Amino acid sequence: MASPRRVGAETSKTRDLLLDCVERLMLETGYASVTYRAVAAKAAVTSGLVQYYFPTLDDLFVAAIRRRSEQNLERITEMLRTNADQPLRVLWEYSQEESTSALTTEFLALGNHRKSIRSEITEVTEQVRRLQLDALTATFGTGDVALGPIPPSVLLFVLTGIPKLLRLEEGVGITGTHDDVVQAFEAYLATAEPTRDTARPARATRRRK
Amino acid sequence: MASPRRVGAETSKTRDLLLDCVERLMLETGYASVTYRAVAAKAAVTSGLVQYYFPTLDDLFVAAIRRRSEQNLERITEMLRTNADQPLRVLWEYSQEESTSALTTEFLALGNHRKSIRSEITEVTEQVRRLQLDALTATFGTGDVALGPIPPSVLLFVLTGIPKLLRLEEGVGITGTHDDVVQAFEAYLATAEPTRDTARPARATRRRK
DNA sequence: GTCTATACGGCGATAGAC
DNA sequence: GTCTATCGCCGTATAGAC
Repeated sequence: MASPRRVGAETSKTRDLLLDCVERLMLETGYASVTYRAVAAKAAVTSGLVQYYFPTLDDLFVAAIRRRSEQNLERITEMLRTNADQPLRVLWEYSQEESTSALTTEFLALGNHRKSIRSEITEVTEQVRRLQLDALTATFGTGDVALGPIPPSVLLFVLTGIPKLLRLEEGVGITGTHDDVVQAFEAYLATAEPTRDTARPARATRRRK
Repeated sequence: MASPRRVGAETSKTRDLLLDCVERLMLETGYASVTYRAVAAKAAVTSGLVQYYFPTLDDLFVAAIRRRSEQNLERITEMLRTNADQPLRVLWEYSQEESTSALTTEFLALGNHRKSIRSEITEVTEQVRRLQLDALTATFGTGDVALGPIPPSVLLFVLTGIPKLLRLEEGVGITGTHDDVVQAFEAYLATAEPTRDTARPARATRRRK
């Protein structure tokens, strides 16, 4: 009754391919360049077909956000699980990852300008943050004594937020003091992280170029 | 010969009025809703007149950025001058101000999606940052000993960046741990700021609601 | 110098043909 | 399940009125 319109199945392989193209378009040229015609051209289909699976552009963005968020949740969960002794470093490095961070920031900016998908962004962002905060308090306890004067929620916000800012500025070509910032935070992690077993070379950590 | 097109004078009162409307539109509904027709409607003129002063939308955004940046430069310069003994608190509070912060963040997001105005954003952002960094090093020296293990450039980035992040998240309705963050930073300022004369009640500082 | 009227192609969106 | 036709809004360009 609300929408008698026909829509393609969520299990469709074509649909998944289109979402891949959406992500690539967003990373290459930003969400503003995500149009039915652009997505169609990238996937080598007609724009009408894209609209068949995603009746509105909001539907398209929401679908992209949901699919990526599920992957992100799995990823951070796995990273926190296998390195439960170094939650700070995990949060820092997870936030630095291109695949998650760039799209997350892009989605955040998108949410600021598309009212209809704000709730979607809000929900997944808070969901990830809750998960991260739980991991932090599980290690350090609810008090802040173990971290000095910094409450876990604040450390979490800064540690995951700074990479977003760095990326946002890099997007417009600002890189001036970025090396200083990264270096300082990694120096902080080297001293603040309570590494119980001192080294875990088994883990393959992605490094900045 | 490149552009024989006629353009309105920069001294025009109408032009200034249009830029006011642009800023209001950006604050109310984001840069995506800034169209010739929307600006014209807000200013109660025809859309053709808006185009007379700003031949392209990029021209309009660049003009808005330039005018606002000049005001920002004057503002931060004045704030740093009259409170040279508390540069950290000045940077923190300046970055929190609605009129500068919200538009600055909006412009930053805009620069990420409009290639043609990136250089404009980059230039003014780095100009402000240089000014702020100079004020910081003038007080603390180029070394980082006075601030503990934190270099001035890093402290500057965090102190001015966190409010941007807070605003970006507030834009999509996320406010969960924001109070914790603000409280922690103000607690830090209370202890870290080298207040030589302990109180300057003469200064009217804008406070959060 | 200021301002209006009009036209063009690209866009999101909808209804419906195959 | 796939695609076309069509609509109204957008940025842009131009010619010309005051």
